[in-house]
Amino acid sequence: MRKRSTAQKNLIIQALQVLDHPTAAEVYESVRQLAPQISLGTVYRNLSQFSEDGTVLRISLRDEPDRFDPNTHAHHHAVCDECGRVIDTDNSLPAELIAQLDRTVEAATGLKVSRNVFFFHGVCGDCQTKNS
Amino acid sequence: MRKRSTAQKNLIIQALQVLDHPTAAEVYESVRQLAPQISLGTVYRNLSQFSEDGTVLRISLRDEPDRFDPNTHAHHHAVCDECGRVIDTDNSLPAELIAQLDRTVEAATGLKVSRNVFFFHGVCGDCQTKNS
DNA sequence: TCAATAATAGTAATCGTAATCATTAAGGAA
DNA sequence: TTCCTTAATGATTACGATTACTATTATTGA
Repeated sequence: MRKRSTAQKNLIIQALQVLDHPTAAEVYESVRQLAPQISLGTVYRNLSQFSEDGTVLRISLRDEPDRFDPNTHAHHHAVCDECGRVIDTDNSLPAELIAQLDRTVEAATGLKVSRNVFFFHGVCGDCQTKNS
Repeated sequence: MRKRSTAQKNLIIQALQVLDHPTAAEVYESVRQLAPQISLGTVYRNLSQFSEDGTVLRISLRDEPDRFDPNTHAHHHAVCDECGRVIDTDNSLPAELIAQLDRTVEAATGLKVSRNVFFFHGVCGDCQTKNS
């Protein structure tokens, strides 16, 4: 036997689906309401494993804790620099464009590209209206 | 008076130009050979200020210390997942393609894009030959 | 030359995350 | 069902990168 299913894992997966790009601490707080004895280490351990086996996507942004995204489709993220919100780009990015970028990078750097990590920083719609 | 020039700042700038995408610790080690009394805190403080005023670019990658790039032109980075090396894409990426991606993201998410942070992960040329 | 204060060196503190380890509990076999 | 192996947990400690603090030093305009 390799991987065991536990109540904690299930609760973490559920929390990921309810919350919006949560941090490990946010997952912990959420799960704690249903399972008060859960350890923060357990949350970190499982989130790390999930991101290793591809169950979730780990989002690392400068100067803030990692966020986790249960959307496993290839997609990228828009980041609001004012409120910090992370928005999925879903599959809205034309794959041909990205493939073209990859080829350009490969030609320029000699690196064989296997994975793209794109962040589009700016101001989200909510913050735009809030500012005006 | 606002900003004073110091020997430490000059040495840090010099180190950035000699080293290849160094971390703060690498800059510290390098500068220490010429100015053994310099403090790691001074290196961090100045690198942070440089990246704030646009003198250098700060590169944040998951699970490893930040790197600093004196290349202030708009450019992106290729990252070798085997040896960790970071390679500038310089201005080789077609600006029109990126503008097109930005517009797509803006339409899909409502976020007004002001800055792109792209990482192209893969295996660099050196590691490819090393593997074969 | 001097005075005001920005910058430094040295060090302690912070914070997100990983590691450790004794205990608990999946889950396959008998 | 019961038992056994061992994966997973909870609790805690450790760690590494970075920032904050503070007394001292040194830059620079007057």
